[in-house]
Amino acid sequence: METQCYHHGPAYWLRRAALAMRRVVDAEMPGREFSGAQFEVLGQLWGQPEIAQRSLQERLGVAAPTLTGIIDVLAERGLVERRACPNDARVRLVALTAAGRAQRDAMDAAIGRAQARLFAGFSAAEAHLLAEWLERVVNNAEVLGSGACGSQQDC
Amino acid sequence: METQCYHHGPAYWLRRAALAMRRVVDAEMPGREFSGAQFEVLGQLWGQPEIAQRSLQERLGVAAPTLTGIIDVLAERGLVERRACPNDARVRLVALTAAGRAQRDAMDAAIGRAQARLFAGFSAAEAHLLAEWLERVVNNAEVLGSGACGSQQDC
DNA sequence: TGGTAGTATTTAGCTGGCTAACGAATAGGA
DNA sequence: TCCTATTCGTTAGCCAGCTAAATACTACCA
Repeated sequence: METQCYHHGPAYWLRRAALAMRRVVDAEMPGREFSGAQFEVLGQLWGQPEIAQRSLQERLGVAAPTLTGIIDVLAERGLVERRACPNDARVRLVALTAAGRAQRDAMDAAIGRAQARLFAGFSAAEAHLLAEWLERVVNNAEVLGSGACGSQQDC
Repeated sequence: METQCYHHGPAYWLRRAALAMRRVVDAEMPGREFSGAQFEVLGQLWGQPEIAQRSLQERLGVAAPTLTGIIDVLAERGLVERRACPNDARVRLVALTAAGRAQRDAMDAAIGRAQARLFAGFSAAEAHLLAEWLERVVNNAEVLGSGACGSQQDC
């Protein structure tokens, strides 16, 4: 693949699409209260009351200092809180506050609007295949990395 | 599409794939000298000696202040320089320096390795379709935005 | 000619991504 | 028991994305 190809190949459009998605998600959030990364954290907590930061990291695919920063922001806004883990003093558990739980409906609606807009014109089968291909890209990138959604126990 | 779906749908994997690509591109650059965004700017300049920042912005799909920052870094490292535009004093043209031109082969090799790794297992037809779909996502996101690769004159 | 609207870029300040290096705690072997 | 290695999280500091606002210039209309 030549250099000229790059600028209209999958890598170019992958970068452009991710930037575009970030803008759409931001735009659909009422009052710009949450960004994509913050939504990911809160979304994980809807399915599980307490999660260790290490586990959140793997599910989101980000480095530890990145997650520290996101949780700092969410904690300052009163949406989540950090708790000590009774079994392992190194671990800090993240949990929703009442204020965080109260945001669920608004965020679900916003993310629904964003997805409907981004993937307009895709059939269900196409959207499914697109997700599979992108997952393959993620797997190709992680040579020896432990895949996401690995450990479920969390302290 | 329910909330539970999000975490394994195309939006989730698009975000993960873009993060993974960023890490792979960074890792393949010898000495971590350039990042994806910097490569994009230099790559555009290989095909055209001088480009207005406004035009670069559209081709990269980023906001004006973002491009200002990237060019600041590249200029500090002596790889590009800003020039005045003789026809319009508002416009600043960006051009490669000799040092910037000298990096071309190393960067082409690095980006080639990164692409080969990320899209391993994709047939040419699949890679092409993936690029088309991601381009569709970008177009869906830009409601009234002027598409990329628009004006070619550049002062 | 002059005033207003529009365009190109920068600055300031935020979030979010990374690596490197550090502190604290656990695990495990000699 | 201790010593070493490992793991979890944070801090510091960088680059990259954004919005809002400022600056400087151009364009255009009356």
